[in-house]
Amino acid sequence: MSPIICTVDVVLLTLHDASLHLALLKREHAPFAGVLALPGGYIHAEEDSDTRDAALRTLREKTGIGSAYLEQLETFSGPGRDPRGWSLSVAYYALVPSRLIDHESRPEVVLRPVDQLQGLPFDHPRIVEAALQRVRNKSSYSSLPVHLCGETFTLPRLQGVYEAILGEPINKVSFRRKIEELDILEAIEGQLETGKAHRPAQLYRLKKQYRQHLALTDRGLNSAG
Amino acid sequence: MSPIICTVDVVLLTLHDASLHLALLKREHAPFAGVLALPGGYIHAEEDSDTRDAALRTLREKTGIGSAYLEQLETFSGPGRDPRGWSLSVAYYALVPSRLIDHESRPEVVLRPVDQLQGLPFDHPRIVEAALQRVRNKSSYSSLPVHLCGETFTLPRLQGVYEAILGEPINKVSFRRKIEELDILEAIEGQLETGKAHRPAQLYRLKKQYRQHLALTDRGLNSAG
DNA sequence: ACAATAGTGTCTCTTAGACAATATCGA
DNA sequence: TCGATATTGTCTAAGAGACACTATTGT
Repeated sequence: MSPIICTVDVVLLTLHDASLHLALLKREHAPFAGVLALPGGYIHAEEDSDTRDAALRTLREKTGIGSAYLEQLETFSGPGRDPRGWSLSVAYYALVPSRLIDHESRPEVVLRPVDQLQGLPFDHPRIVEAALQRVRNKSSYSSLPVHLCGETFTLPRLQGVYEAILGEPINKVSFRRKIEELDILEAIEGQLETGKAHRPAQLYRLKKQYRQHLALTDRGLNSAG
Repeated sequence: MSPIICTVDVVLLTLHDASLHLALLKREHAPFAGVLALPGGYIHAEEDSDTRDAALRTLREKTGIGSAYLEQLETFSGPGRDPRGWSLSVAYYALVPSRLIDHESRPEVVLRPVDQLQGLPFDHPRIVEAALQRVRNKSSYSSLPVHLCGETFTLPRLQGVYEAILGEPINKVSFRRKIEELDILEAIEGQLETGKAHRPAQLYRLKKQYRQHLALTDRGLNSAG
């Protein structure tokens, strides 16, 4: 029997121009050589300690990103999804602040708005759809979107991120109450976002225990919310 | 490079004596021959149309169950979880009414209360833990537990199922309001559960569009709730 | 009639959203 | 001072849970 083709694929999401974007790469080899696709690759049993590790390696090698919020999404499989044969892909999704994507050293990484995707190969449309659904759903009750912001951010900015993901405006008071209740942010003493012609906003950051993105598991975050 | 060992494992849950039980089987072959373990097996690329299909086949072959609510849980992997080498297991969880487990023809299927598990091989404890967490979490906002009941059931009975899963009593009025709002059940005209020395309860069943268990996807159910 | 549980009406308390008042910056 | 947005206070409406009342069976 022919072996099963084992791969990982990463749905890398970031915020660009206040809207959610997906990172894509031109495939170097057949099948679909030259076509924009999700960053992905074979699992390397010799070097990867598990599929999460394979996803992290893929992210690092293909996009240069060494730090991101990463969570397993779902495993897709079957004889038809890859013309090379019966394949299985463990899909992950990653959230990163856009400034971590280095367009200078990685010009091959292309950002596309998530609502204007077409021509994706394999079953990548389905994978992306699943990731968006998960991210939107989870954003509605957790602090997931903070991982799209940088180290520090203001509450109005964070609210904008939530709104970009959920696609609808959020009540300001409710939003602040919810964030307060999640209890994962801390105000940075005396740090205000100045420079605008209006009252400056307080800068916040993730509390230390939620900060090491790479170590964060699904539970790690949720247990806080 | 040695190929990756690709398997599926199924966390089969049912209700027995008003508490959640897990179905286990004695392993026939090494490693861990003779030890109680999750029903599982290799993915058969020649006959399985995807991992879900492999899980269904496993369920059928090993436990005789042909109909169940089945949902992908998570994929577990790494060099250490199976002594035979780098392995990857796509875990599913299944919910079935207990009367579908045929103890006559399948005496080898053993039921164990989920809170009294020990000695499980491989990383099965972790898989079971993940399944329980998922089932409990999902039960708190969806109609998932109906799949542990038979075709027809009363609301007090269904409430008991929720309570068994969540491990805490539920407010009767709130429960009924929530079920009503989910809008997935229908009363069976004139059918009451009689025989008890008190007012008989109305019998309900899942509405038709939610009834085909095998065809149900994750979305199928949730979009209703 | 009585015990027991099903099913329903209603009150209160908590929480989410609307609205609006106050605060603080650059121009 | 003015315009703009941040931040906070408060009112109101919707939803969850507590409580208690009515309904219907077998004994």
